[in-house]
Amino acid sequence: MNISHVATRAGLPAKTIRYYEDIGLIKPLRDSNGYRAFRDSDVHKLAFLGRARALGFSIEDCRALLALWEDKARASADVRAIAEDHLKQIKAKIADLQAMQATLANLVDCCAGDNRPDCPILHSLGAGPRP
Amino acid sequence: MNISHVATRAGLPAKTIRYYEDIGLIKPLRDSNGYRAFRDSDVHKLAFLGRARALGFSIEDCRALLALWEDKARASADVRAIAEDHLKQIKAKIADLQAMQATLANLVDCCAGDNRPDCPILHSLGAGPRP
DNA sequence: CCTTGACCTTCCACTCACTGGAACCATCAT
DNA sequence: ATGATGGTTCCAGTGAGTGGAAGGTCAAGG
Repeated sequence: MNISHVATRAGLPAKTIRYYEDIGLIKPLRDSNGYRAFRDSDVHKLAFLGRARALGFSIEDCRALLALWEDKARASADVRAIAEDHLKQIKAKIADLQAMQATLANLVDCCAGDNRPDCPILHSLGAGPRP
Repeated sequence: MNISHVATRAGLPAKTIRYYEDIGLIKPLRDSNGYRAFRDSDVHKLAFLGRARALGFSIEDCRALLALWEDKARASADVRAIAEDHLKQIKAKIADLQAMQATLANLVDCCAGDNRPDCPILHSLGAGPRP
């Protein structure tokens, strides 16, 4: 299977697939002409990676998850630990963003948004507290 | 005023301050020995930048906001437009993260987390849908 | 006067996960 | 033979800094 076919099937850009080979996440075979020859197992791995990345896992997390996926003697606790840790980081990031959102929404609401120069947004950035 | 003093007053690392000069956000003077000589106005700008960055504005947004801050004939609508756009992006990112959070929390809840290999997290990554 | 230590300077490399583009080879239809 | 459409490699850039090396400057202490 050639790379653009795999790209379609796995839902990843060809560039990304080459990159994943570069960093050792997949190891497709090679045809005699130098083209990558993907097996079904490669496509499955790529689809796995696509889903894991879509859930926000880092590449290194993906590498670990892929290894656990391949390891039939894994302990589900190891998988869960990775997922829980990632979930914690997602929650933290959401909290950060919500704080920004609250502050910003407040400032935007207070700004007239006309052609006069007075602006509570700039006023706050110029003198407000830094959370 | 030397850089480490400014770093303390503005709440930014010295490295970051040098970087901000590099990309043209501030233009401190120079002493005869080559040291940066910061005026109060530089410190105010840096504090402004620190607050804007803490609200998640990109460097380019910060550049625009700083220019508006300096421009006494600005229209507050211009400021508000930048802030509203940024707010929209924050909201989008929160929504993305919340979707991930929901999926992940669900998977984590379903995973036994013991030393058996069965794992709904891996199962979902291996075959689940990609949102 | 000399040294020590704390500053300051520049510059280069690295982060993360790709993405764009150039230059070049392979295959197939016309 | 030519053109279109694949594929390949490698280099450079993204955002917003951060780490570190190599070297200049300054004030205090011996």
